[in-house]
Amino acid sequence: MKLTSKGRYAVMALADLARFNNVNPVSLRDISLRQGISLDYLEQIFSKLRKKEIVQSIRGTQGGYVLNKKAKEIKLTNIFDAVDEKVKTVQCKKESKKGCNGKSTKCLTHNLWDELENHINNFFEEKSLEDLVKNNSEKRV
Amino acid sequence: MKLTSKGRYAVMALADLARFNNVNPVSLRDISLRQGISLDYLEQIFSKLRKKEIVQSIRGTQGGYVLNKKAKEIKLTNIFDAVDEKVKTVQCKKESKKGCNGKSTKCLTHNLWDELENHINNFFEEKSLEDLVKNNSEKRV
DNA sequence: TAGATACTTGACTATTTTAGTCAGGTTTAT
DNA sequence: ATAAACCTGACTAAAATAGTCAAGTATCTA
Repeated sequence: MKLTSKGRYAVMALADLARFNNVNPVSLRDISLRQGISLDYLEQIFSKLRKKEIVQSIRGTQGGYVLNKKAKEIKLTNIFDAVDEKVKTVQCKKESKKGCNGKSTKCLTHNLWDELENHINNFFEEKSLEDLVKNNSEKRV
Repeated sequence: MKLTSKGRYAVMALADLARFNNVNPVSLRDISLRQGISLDYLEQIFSKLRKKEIVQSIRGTQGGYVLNKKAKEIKLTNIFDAVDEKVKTVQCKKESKKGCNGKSTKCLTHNLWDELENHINNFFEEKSLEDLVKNNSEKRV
């Protein structure tokens, strides 16, 4: 299973974007300053987010990024997927000698990892960017 | 977050042990063969499991390992804990300049990681070794 | 009591992944 | 023009991972 800085940064940056995404695009430089994430690293991340059409870029002076969908429609799953964070707990290749073959006790745990994956994925599928921003401003009251 | 081979192997090996844990202790050699896990690596893992009193060792010929508790009482949390697999999604140090300070937008995501951790931990706390073995033999019918 | 089996411990290491950096662009508003 | 900002690919130091290796110790069985 993976869930590292890249995925976290992506979520943080997008939450920031969702928040300041009024009229003008938000520059990575601003996000970098506010979130304390390296600009170069952000560029890598946003390149992936753009390819998956989660954000849209606007080049040139006063340029930046805007969300490509409503915050409500951007689920965390989509974000992790875009930056190659995968919730993968086990690989159980049918062909491999070391994999499970349906007979061995290996499969005792096979179902477990499946369940776990679903459990985690469900969590991410339910959560949208909007939830993050909303939840936080409520607490702020 | 971490969830790597070590944790998986620990669970696989213990599931195997739970299954073959009738009267005689189970040798790591047997587990190694059945599960396709390096014997040396298993030894590392079982050393940790023993220190946390999840298993008990019996030395000498015909020796091996036995569960130290009932399978029902061994939760996956205990296992991961023993082998240093930790579900840790984010570190947000109050002091650090890069950490969240309660004012910045960084905390937009802070709660999220907390929730996620709980979500995953709950899963592990509910599952016991018995569940694994039981679940599997049911499917076998 | 010899020998085999199996646990015990600690050090070592190749490989992979992570978390970036760096350099050199291109685009566009002003 | 020029500065702001996006864009891309190559590179790399450090950490984590997944083991291996070596040298034991304990205990059962013949």
